[in-house]
This record gives sequence, structure tokens and C-alpha cells, in this order.
Amino acid sequence: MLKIGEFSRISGVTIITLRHYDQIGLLKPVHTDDSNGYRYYSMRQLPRLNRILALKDLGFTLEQIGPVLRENIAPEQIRGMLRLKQAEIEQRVAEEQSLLGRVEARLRQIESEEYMAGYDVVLKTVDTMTIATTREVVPTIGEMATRCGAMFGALFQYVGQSGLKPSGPPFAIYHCPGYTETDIDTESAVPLPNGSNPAPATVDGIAITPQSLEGGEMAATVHHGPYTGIPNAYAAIGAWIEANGYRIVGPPREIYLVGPHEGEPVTEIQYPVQKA
Amino acid sequence: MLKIGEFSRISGVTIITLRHYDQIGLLKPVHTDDSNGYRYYSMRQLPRLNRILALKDLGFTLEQIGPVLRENIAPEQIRGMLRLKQAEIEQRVAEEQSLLGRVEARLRQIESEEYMAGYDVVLKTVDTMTIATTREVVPTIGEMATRCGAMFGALFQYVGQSGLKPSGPPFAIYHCPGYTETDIDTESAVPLPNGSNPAPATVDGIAITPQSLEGGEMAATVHHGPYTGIPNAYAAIGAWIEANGYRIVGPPREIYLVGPHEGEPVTEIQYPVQKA
DNA sequence: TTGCTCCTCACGTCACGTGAGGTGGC
DNA sequence: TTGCTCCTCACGTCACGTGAGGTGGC
Repeated sequence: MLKIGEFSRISGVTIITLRHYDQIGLLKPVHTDDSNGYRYYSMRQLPRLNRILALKDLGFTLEQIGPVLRENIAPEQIRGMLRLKQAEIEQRVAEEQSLLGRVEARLRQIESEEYMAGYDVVLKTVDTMTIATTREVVPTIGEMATRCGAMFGALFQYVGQSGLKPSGPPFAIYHCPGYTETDIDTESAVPLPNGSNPAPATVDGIAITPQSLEGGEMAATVHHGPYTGIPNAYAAIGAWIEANGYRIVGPPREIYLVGPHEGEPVTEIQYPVQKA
Repeated sequence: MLKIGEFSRISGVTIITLRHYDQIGLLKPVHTDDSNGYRYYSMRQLPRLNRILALKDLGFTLEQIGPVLRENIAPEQIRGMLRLKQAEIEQRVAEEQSLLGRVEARLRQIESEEYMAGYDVVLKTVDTMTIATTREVVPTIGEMATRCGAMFGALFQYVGQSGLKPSGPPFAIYHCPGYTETDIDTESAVPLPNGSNPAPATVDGIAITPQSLEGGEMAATVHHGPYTGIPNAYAAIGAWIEANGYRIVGPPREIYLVGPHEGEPVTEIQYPVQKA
């Protein structure tokens, strides 16, 4: 019979850990003194302790080790548990490596001075939503402001007439691939409460269609300030997507979080992406 | 001004997380209602929130993110932090991969039926210690019991005469490489309290030398039962060492935790090892 | 008035480590 | 008697998630 300190020295396990294993019932001392609470261990408990350490070393939690020690589990089951562990660790390694990739991408970005200061690109999941939308090809960029004004005016009028309330900020979808200054294929949209199902209509000669817009993973960033600076936000997202090994799988969305009439506008840019 | 639910929906961050960031001062709502505690956020806080998310995504803790947001840190410093992170993640990847290696080794062991049931090999660090020792070449294995008896008898007598107490169980070091049944180069030893420094002596014609024994990393397992079964323990350690990519760097030790006169003996085998 | 949203505790997570404060054994 | 060992709480770790129990706003 050994006092906890001796057993600790021989086993190489701290006293605190031994007390912890006692407390959770994983390794009880062979005897505990009733009067002073002293724990007494036996050398014959070393194999059990070593089994605990060996299983812990294979990545099992103490909670998982308990049953393995109690019931005598068939090697077949042990094998199953190890296979599971294996898959779990492989998963974690993959995650760590993707994290490493992100850190390295950021370092390269800083070092190559293509550092898009001020823009932080994040990945977010956007739900599928119901929207009211209208679409037109705007001939030149100079006409964007008036055309967008007209489109959103019609949309809000339509939403009001339908007895609905927008369920979020209005946004645009740009269907032309790449940056263009002419013939900009623009879809303007207002999100509606889920489940609402109004009919199509024409307002002020503008055709409005309610529809469902697919959600998914988005690479997104927020631009704070006048719209003339927005190309920088697009560039920042583009750089992030390339550096982090994603692929653009749809047209970008521009979400007008704070409109131009309420001070400095705040605009979010989203690109639907997939891991490449 | 947005209620927490709206801000949560727009940012894609849970309400609970937003409350947590408020609590630790990472992102305070622009306004908190005094009467009911409602938090109100602004769209203009989205860039800050995104910065938090982006840094978190690079593996920084919330505690590390705080200063980065408050003080405007130079890109030079950011670079330093990223380099540190990078090294840290590489370290973790290496650890996970070694864990994966251990799990795979165990799986192979089970599948190839060379499964040494009952032996759990663990890695432990043994301290350098002061010992009293005597060494001789035992001609045949049949004489081991009597020779060991004689050696330990002399050692204990010596320790007693020196006015010392053994500081741990007695053990043997086997200097012959591989398993042999003849001419076994055996060193018997008794650990002494650290700092004690007795003189060499001869007891019953047996020469006893006090010395220092180097510690280090050991692959160890415990054998429970008669000494005839001990070769299995050696085999188990050998298999473990090979499977886990270690290398034997010294002679094995056999530690007599429970001697043969106290019921079933309990014996620990240790091999000094290094990562190969 | 009824849902819906929001609030504040308090506790749990995983495997211990770190004091604080006190007692038993040689 | 004096160190040394041992004991039992209680709290901290990291970034939230999960109730419990209660209140404000349309």
C-alpha cells in the first residue's frame, strides 16, 4: 500500500491527476482512510493506470475510457472506436491545415502590399429567402442612380400595396460577369417575410416578380462610405477568394444596409462561393 | 439602430455570441436601454464585427483580438503575430499527425494479430537518480535467481550500513543486447535518496559502487505475474517502439515493484528511447 | 390579450492546475 | 516540535450553448 505521493512518483502521474481519477471513479485507491481521507494505492493498480494513459494517448476522453475499463470490450469494438478516432483526427488535421492556409494567405497578402486595408472578408451562410425583384440592363453607369431609384421605388410601392413589410434591407444582384461600365444587367430586390406569396405585377411600367432566391455560402465584406469606393471592396473579396482556395459560383449581391439618404452609406458585398 | 435579433440575422452571428462580445467588451452595442437592458446596434458596427470574425478565423483568441481592435497595430506587428500563429498551428498539425500515427499503429497491431493483449505501453520521463549498484555476468539463466538474491542481499546490507533508506523499489539493468540465456550481463541497483553520497564498499565479496544513473524518456509497461511471462512484456514494448517510430537508446531496466515473496510479483520494464 | 423578442442569472463544457486553509504522521 | 505530506473546497480555463424564470413591445 502506497501513499498517493509514492504512487505518483512511480507511475509518473501527478497527485492532482490521481485525485481527479479517483473523483470521477476511473481509478479508485484500494483503500481510503476514513479518519483523514488519505488514499492508499497498490502496485497492482499500475496496469490499470497504464491502460488509462495509453487510451488517453490515443485521444480518448476520460468518459470514453471508463466503459472500456469496466466492461471487457471485444477487440472488434476497440477496432471500431479506433477507426472512428482515426477519421476524427484526419478531420482535425484537415481543418488545421486549412487554417494554416488562411494564415499563410494573409501573410502573403500583407507582404505583397496588395493588402486591402480596412476590408475584412468573412464567410457566412445565407438562407434561402422570398424576394420581390425587377431586372433591367442599365445602358451606362451614369444612369445607375436614377434607374436604381426607379426600380426600388416601384418595388417598395409594390410591397406596400401587397400589405407586406420588407424583411430586411434592399439589395441588388449584378448579373454581368466582371466589372463593366455599360450595359449593366441589374436585378433589384426586396426581401419579403418567409411564406408570403404575392402575385406578379407591373408598377409604373416596371415588371415585378416575386420569387425564391437560393441561399448558400457567401464570401462577404462591408464597405463603409460613398459608392465610388465600392470597387475596392470587390477587389478585396476577389483577392480573398483566390487566396483561400474558393470559387465564385454565382452573381454578387450588393446589400444596402444604410442607404445614401441616411449619411455615409453602409453596403455589404456578397459573392456565392464554394471550396475549390 | 437595430435590436439584437436583427443585427444577429444581418451579421450571421448568434444573439448569444453578440451578448458575449458585449460582456467582454469586444463589441458594445451603440446604445443600451437603461430600463429594460435591450441592446441596440448600428450597421456601422458591422465592419468591426467582421474584423473580429476574420481574426477569430485566423485562430486568434478573443483576448488577443481586443488589443488589435483598440490600439491600431502596425502591419509589422500583425505580421509578427501571424508568424507566431503559423508556427503554433504547424506544431499542432505535427502533434495531430503523430497522434494519427499512434492510432494507426494500434489498428495495425490489432489487425495483424500481433496484438499484445494485456500490455499497455506508456511513455514516461524518469529523473536522474543516485543508486547503489553491483554488476556481474551470470553464466546461465538458471543461476539468475540465486545471483540476484545475492546481489540484492549485499546491496540492502550496504544501504543499511550506510545509514540510508532505499528511495524506491530495487531494479536491474540488463546490459546484454537482445535476449540471451547465457552470460547475462546484469547490474542490480537500489535507488538512494537524492544528494546522498556514500563510499564504495565490498560486502560478502560483492563490490558495490554508488553512482548517478541518467534519467530520460522511457517506454514502459508493467508485467503482473510470474517472471516466466516477462518476455511477453519485452515483446510488447519492442512492438510498440517499432510501431510508434522510436529508437532504443540504452539498456532496459526491470523494476521489482512487488517482489516474489509478496504474492504475485509486479514488474515494470523500461527501455530508454528517443524519437527516431 | 397573445405570441414574439429580449433580459439576467446560473450552470455546463474538458482535464486538470492553482491557491487557500487546515490537519495528520514521523 | 518542525517540516513534509496529505486533505477538502473553490475557482479558473475558452467561447460560448442551454435552460430557468421573468419582463417589455406590438
